[in-house]
Amino acid sequence: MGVSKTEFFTEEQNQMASLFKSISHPARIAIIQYLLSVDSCICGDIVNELPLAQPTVSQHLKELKNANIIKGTIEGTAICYCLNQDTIAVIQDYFKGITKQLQNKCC
Amino acid sequence: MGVSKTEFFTEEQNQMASLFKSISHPARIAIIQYLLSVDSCICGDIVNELPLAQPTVSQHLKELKNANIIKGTIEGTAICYCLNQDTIAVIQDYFKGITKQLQNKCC
DNA sequence: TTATTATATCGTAATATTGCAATATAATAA
DNA sequence: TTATTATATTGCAATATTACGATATAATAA
Repeated sequence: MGVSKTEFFTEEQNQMASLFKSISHPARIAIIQYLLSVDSCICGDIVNELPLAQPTVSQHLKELKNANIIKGTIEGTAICYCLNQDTIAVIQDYFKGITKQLQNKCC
Repeated sequence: MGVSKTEFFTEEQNQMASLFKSISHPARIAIIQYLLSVDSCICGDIVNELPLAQPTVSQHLKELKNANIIKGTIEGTAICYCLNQDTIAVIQDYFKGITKQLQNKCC
């Protein structure tokens, strides 16, 4: 149906799935990489860095913000975006846990 | 349009995005967690562990296989699934790189 | 051979995502 | 005040995803 049966899964399973969904698009990966490539937070010009129209970029930024992957603070006319280290850490910890559990496996 | 403009992004950006897409559904997170929770590879009974019909589970397993998140080997009538440590490592390395780049940031 | 069991594929309906033109909003500049 | 500039929102078309009943396939059991 296109509807995920979220109610049948745990809170953690739904949270991790939606976190991964937020970074499951090349434009959003590109935004993350661009934020990493510059010295500090970026005010403006993310739109010019991507091969997409302004409303589309705005939409992708909104999704990254909703997932707490990036933080945005208003700087006059522009908005200053940067990565949210806490959320990156959440993902990393999740995979650390997986790797730890995998150590005793046969495969 | 619902079509990602993949041709405008790098190979790596598209690859990482599709890797994250493969784990962006709670059922697929649940499959990963179930594979981790048992001692070894699992032959059969993944269907019984999930609140979804057999064709739906089969479809999710296929997506995880296509993304190389899991490996499946035929064991008589059943199929034996386990996680692919190499792909888990790819994701972990990606976030290690991000964390490293983040160390010199202001936010 | 005919069950039985496990998994895959097909077809399709419901819903979600992507992308963008048009427009709105919000802050500052002239 | 009226620009200008930066970002957000709306509305919609094209496409993708999710879920599952029906059916197919493939291996073994009786």
